[in-house]
Amino acid sequence: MDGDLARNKTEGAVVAEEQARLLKVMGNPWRLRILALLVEEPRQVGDLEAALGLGQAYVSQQLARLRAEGVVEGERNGRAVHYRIVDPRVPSVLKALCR
Amino acid sequence: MDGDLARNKTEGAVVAEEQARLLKVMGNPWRLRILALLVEEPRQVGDLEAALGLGQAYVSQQLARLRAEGVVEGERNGRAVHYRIVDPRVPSVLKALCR
DNA sequence: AAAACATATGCAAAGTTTTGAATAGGAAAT
DNA sequence: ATTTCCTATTCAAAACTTTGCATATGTTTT
Repeated sequence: MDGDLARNKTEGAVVAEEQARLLKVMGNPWRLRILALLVEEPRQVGDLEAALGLGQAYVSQQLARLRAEGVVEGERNGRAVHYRIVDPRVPSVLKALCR
Repeated sequence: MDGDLARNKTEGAVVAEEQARLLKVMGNPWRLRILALLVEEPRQVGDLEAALGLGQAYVSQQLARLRAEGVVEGERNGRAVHYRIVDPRVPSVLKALCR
């Protein structure tokens, strides 16, 4: 069902777009470092701020971008929000970068 | 030698920038598909053009970008230029995306 | 309820990427 | 030497990213 003639994009193109979105959102030094920290263990925004020496708003913005792409998720605990990685490809990609 | 006080960027930041550059250049659907083809075997520009249904100039541009980042290299053979992947992390990252 | 704390959002200027169209270069065949 | 084939470069407009600053929201403590 749903043969190639009925589609405007081939399956290969759709897959590549999806994969490229992940690489693109990981392709920024600060987001990459945030992910490298989160892959170790979930952390709250303030922890990331302190670990990277970045401003609060900036970290929140990058987390919003990662959230929008379905890479991380935040859960509220009192006033803090704990973030964790939800895309299983992220740890694999991070390891691949160390080859 | 070259302690932290003498640097403007920490080592972690330098590494992250280098890794992010790779992910960024891979984070475009067409370049990703080009790399997926080249990882199978080296190919000339016209092959990529045909395989992806893209214009010649466009493919050359993307190859130039990949070359500029040290991801691929081209070698002339008569009038054709054969491209191959030279960054060893590329195959690993491509595999990681399939998790 | 006000203050203090932790996080999120909106906005905008500067910079970068994307993409197409035109053109240039290099090698081989006629 | 001219043509043909294959690849590379240049230019420019539109779209998107980056980054900082100001401000808003939600939560706990006083």
